[in-house]
Amino acid sequence: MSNTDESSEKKSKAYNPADTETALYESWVKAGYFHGNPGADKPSYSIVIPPPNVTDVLHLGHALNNTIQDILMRRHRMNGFEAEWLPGADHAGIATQVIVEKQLVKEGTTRREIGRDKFIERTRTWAYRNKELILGQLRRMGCSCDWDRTRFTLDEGLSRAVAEVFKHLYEKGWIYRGYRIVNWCPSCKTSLSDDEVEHEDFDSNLWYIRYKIKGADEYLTVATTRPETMLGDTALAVSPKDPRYKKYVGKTAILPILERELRIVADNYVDPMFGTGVVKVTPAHDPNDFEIGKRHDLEQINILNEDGTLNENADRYKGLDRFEARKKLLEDLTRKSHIEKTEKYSHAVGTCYRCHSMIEPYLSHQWFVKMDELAKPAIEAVKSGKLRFHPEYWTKTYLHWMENIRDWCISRQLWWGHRIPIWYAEDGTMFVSYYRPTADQCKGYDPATLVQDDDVLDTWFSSWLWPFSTFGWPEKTPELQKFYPTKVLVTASEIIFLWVARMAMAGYEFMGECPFSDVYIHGTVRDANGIKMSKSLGNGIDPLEVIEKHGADALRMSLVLATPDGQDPWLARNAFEGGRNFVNKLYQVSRFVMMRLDGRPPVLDTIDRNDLVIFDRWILSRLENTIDTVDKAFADYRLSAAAKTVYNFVWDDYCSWYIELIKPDQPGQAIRANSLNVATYVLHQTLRLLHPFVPFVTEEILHQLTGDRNRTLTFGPWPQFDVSFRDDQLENSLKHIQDVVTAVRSIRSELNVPPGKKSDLHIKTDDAALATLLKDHIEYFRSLARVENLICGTDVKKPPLSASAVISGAELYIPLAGLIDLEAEKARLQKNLDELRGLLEKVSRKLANADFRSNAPKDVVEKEQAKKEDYQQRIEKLNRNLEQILGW
RNA sequence: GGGCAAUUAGCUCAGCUGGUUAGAGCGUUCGGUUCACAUCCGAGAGGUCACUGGUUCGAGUCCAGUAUUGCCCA
Repeated sequence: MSNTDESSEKKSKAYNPADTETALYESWVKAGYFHGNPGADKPSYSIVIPPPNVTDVLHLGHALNNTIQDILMRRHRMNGFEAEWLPGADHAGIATQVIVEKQLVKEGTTRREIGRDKFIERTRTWAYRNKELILGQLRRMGCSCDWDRTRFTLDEGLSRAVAEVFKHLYEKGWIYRGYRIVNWCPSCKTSLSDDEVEHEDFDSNLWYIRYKIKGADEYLTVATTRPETMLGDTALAVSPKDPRYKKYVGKTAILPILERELRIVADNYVDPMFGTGVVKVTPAHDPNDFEIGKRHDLEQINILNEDGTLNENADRYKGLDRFEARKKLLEDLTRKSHIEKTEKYSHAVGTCYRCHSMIEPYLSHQWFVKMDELAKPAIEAVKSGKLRFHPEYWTKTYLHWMENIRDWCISRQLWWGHRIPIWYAEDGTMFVSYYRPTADQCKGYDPATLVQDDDVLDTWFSSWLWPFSTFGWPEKTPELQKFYPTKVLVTASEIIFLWVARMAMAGYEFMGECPFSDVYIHGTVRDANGIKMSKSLGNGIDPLEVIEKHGADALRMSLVLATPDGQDPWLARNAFEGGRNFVNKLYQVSRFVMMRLDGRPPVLDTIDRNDLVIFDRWILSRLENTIDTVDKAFADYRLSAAAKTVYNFVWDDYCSWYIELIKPDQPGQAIRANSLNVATYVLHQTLRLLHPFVPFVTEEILHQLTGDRNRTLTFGPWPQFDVSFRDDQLENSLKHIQDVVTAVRSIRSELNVPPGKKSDLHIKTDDAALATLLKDHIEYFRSLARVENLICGTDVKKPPLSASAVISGAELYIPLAGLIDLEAEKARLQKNLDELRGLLEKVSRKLANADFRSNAPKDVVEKEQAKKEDYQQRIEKLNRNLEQILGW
């Protein structure tokens, strides 16, 4: 109210989000609006946030992800649900540890130097600080999270849940320790699960290397992309079906340089078509070779250290990095003429999803989860439709992965994470326990001598429990009872395997129920050139920067408007102006309504149906259509469509037409009382429809409108579709009025009639109903079309020197003596005529087709026929008008 | 190599179960100090709906193939 002082002019009239957003948000949180009550009678609608990594602040992808969730939450909260949106963050084991280790290196120390406890303490401090930054960003975006239930994957409760799950699966025999080939990141110095490995194409070579046959003057040539691994070769293999090499099977080959003796074996794995048909077998450094090795009982020779340098088994190459070793080895092979040839070859190489180093297949002791049984109910859930993906096509991706699932390597050689709850006795006996086992738990052993496994668990091993561990599992809490299962999981496609599928499995195994019924997959935010936004590329846009510049509502609305359902949105910096402009538009029209109310109490929830003019009934009909369309879009998770629907309703129907139509002819005149009521009512309903998208400005307008800062849109009610207001015939009638206005504006503009100059309008129509309609509302054309005097009837004649337009059922004449540019008018009419002739030809051709007449539904044929007649009439009239001009 | 998706105006995208004069926003051109809004208002220009076949009375929409792009898996 303070700046209604009109003398403080020059101040921008634009909406300033900075004035309102923070205070509104704080008031909502303080009022406890976002806190879900497990004891409530209302049906539950719950979502758990995909916990962001603590490694970095949120980018636009997160902004999109959380905006979508907030829209769903807010709409359901308005629609009578007990809404619970549980926020939190993820400790991101590898990524976080890598960052902190780098900091230590900069400081001239290492994690081993400072020790495990100190390292974890330091990492915790850093992670918690980031976590607060991240949660603060969510608040700035307006996310209606239940902050009382904020969780972190390393919280005590969640850690207990992880240990409990480990124990359960271990005792069931579904978690086991194995000596197997895993994906090893020499830079992070840890194993990775298959899903954490990304494949990138590299241009490399295929080296053909000669292996001498022992005791014969013969060679076998092997083609390999990884020559350095030959230092770990223990065999050569050929296909048993390959006649070329049959005679060599069982013989011995000599490994070049190291001169190790290698068996030559026959194995079905070998593809005779690839390379030479002979492969080197390195059981310790290739998962397929590992399998071959098992089949033929081959020795496993590990040639690598954890950091990717070669170990003593590599003989003279010991100590070299794997890439240097390759170079050196190739030189030596060349010198000794072991290289037959080299071919250019492009192939996919596994890289670490955290640091992008090349992954080494590496033989080591790791923990695995047996997945096939776990996957079964989660597969069934999707097949039976209990779990649905939006868009639906992701179902295939999910099923394909699930049906080919492999065991999950869950141990990581890190310190930051949930330590594996396994304790070893000196003789290797294992006990599973979160804490050091008691004497009771490890009968026959002294607890003090037990040593806990050094490794931690994969971060996803805690994330997959997120939908229930966050609500207190394994305790049977009221929260768990009320809010599990959740309704929908909102995420991008990247983590369907890493996370979504695993959550489904854990949900069934530990809760007996799928953790959500719907999975909403949204696109990945890209920059204006289609490049995925990322910090390292520097093409990211900081959501806070957008909020500071345009406001959180603008950010949210822009994101939703710009996001094609399921596709990747491309966002340039100016993409946010659209949302900002819309928010301002809504604010401005609200200001208009409030100015006209001039302090009178607004009519918000009811309307007097007995006192409506045509425009009132029209906007009410449009409103109901909008509500209906929005509801349907929401039902299909088509949020962008829902947003666009309301956007168009506000801008076009409400602002451009309705408000303009009810504005009185003369300045200063009052708006018809009940129309102003309707305008207020419709505005209020619109605020409700928009609240999930733009919570701040809608709430602010409600406060200003009512003068009551304690009111809130938070709990709705959500507008209910009322079919009794819907009137298609009326909407059609109004279309005629709009056509007249548009036609007049068009004439005036194209003939360069000065905007200040008013003109007369003569309307000739043979349609009595149309004539009445236009006559009855003739005064509305004055302001909308800058019209002075109006004549409308069946016997209207074309005045001399007038411009004309033909619309369905009527002819419009604008006398323009002294103003008209004959050439321009001629060109204008000719253009219209050409357009109509094209249309007529199309429809005539259709109707001339006997098959069409006999096969198409009757109403379609009738429609086409009506179109044809309409075009013909309009062409005839246009022709007449054109002839008159030519005759002048 | 297999799978999925995309291809509609200069750009970013709508176009649901086949029948609309193929739409919107941005950009662009012209004109605007109309008392809510220049973050605005009015009018215009701009599209052989990637290509080739097919189904059909009728295809931007369905089917098959081709091309290009992107993603996922191997």
